[in-house]
Amino acid sequence: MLRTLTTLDDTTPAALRPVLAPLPPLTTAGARLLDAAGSLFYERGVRAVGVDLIAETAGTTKKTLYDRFGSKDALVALYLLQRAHRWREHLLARLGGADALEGPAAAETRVLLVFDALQTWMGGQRRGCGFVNAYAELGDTDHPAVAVVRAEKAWMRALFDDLTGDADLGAHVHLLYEGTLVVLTAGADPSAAAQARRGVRVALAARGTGPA
Amino acid sequence: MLRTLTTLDDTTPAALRPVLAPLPPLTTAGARLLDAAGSLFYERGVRAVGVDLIAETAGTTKKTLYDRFGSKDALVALYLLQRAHRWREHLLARLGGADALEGPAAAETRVLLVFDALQTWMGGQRRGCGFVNAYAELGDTDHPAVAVVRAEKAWMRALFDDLTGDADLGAHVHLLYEGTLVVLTAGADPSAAAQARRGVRVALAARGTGPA
DNA sequence: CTGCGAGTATACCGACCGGTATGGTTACCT
DNA sequence: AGGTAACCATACCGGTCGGTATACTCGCAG
Repeated sequence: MLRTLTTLDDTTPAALRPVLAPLPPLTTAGARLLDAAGSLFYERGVRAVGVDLIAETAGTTKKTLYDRFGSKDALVALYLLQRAHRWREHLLARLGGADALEGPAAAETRVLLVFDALQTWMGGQRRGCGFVNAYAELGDTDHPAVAVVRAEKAWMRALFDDLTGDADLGAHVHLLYEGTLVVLTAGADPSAAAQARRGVRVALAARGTGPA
Repeated sequence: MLRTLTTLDDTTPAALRPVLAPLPPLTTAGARLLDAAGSLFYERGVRAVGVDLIAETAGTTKKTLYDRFGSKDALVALYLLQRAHRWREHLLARLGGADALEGPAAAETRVLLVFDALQTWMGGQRRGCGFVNAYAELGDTDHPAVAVVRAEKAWMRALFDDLTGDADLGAHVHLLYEGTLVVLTAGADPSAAAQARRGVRVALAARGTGPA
């Protein structure tokens, strides 16, 4: 179990599962622009932030922005890709020590570690899931950022399948995970994280004892 | 049980639970404007739709729009309020017949009816939860629409508490409900609804048998 | 008959949008 | 020495944004 995603020396066929595209190399001004865009896009929304503001915040010019990224759409997609990589690293760092755990209780421990990572990740960030927010603005379009959103959600679902070792359990916990972010932010209910933990324990305790 | 929210002759203290503000009366052109705004805002997002397009779609003018609603922000808030009322009516209509059911299986039946209503409601609508989408664009601001989002989420949570008769169960099911909408749309996973049903059965089957 | 609320039509405002053009300055590589 | 990639500065483009102003028509209630 747990052979995938958490280690770099992965020996399983990686082609079978969702993988995040790698981040392209960036010049110094390019990195400054992407960082500025990341903060502004997440904090205010993708449509609400203009390229002029991004360039000014990064201490550079629109010319450089378009030389590096070609379009605002491409910059938005790259913002989400960078965010996915950062969340992935944050998550796997906190999950790394749980690799050796086995047995029925190990799945619960590992899944709850994801919710721990979510809380530390969200500490200070008040706008919820950047991927859900971006999708809310873009919808089911051919915008290049939508593919990144889909990839991140598929990655999280595959992670939960791995951690629980069961597709139904993985789906259940994934729904709890996505629901938590919504209820925390749009619902403004700080108890959501604790309720999600309770839900995870219920779901995993019912392994094999649930309805046919 | 289930004394509230599903009937109009409610005898319980309504002040104790979240209530949606009533819709103000509308003139004929006002109603046309609100309907046009509703379709456009939901389909394309709040920021992406300009007041010119709304007025033109409604077959009237910007002057009338501002005479009736005062500002775009107020129109956005009213759009969400109208949507909340419509979803509430759609939901309660499908839930009405379950009032008489009692016993441990009744809670499961009633909750699953909510997920049935969600599927029929979402049939044809491809943009997920309009409240989550609006909040994604507006964030935790003083925009008048944010209060409507909060009210709708609180209302759904209270409904699940009622249907299950238990705050922890209500929270669990509410997380599954919000997660379903996210995974269906941003995740583009059509199996989310079926997985949510499975999750509801697991959660309710564990009533009283879960961890302390 | 008069006043008024509702609606239509059109023109206008400053600000901002994504994107482009021109031109010049470094620093490094061959 | 020459080329080139990266960068900064500034001005400009057509279009759209939310919101306002002016002027007119209609139906109805006093």
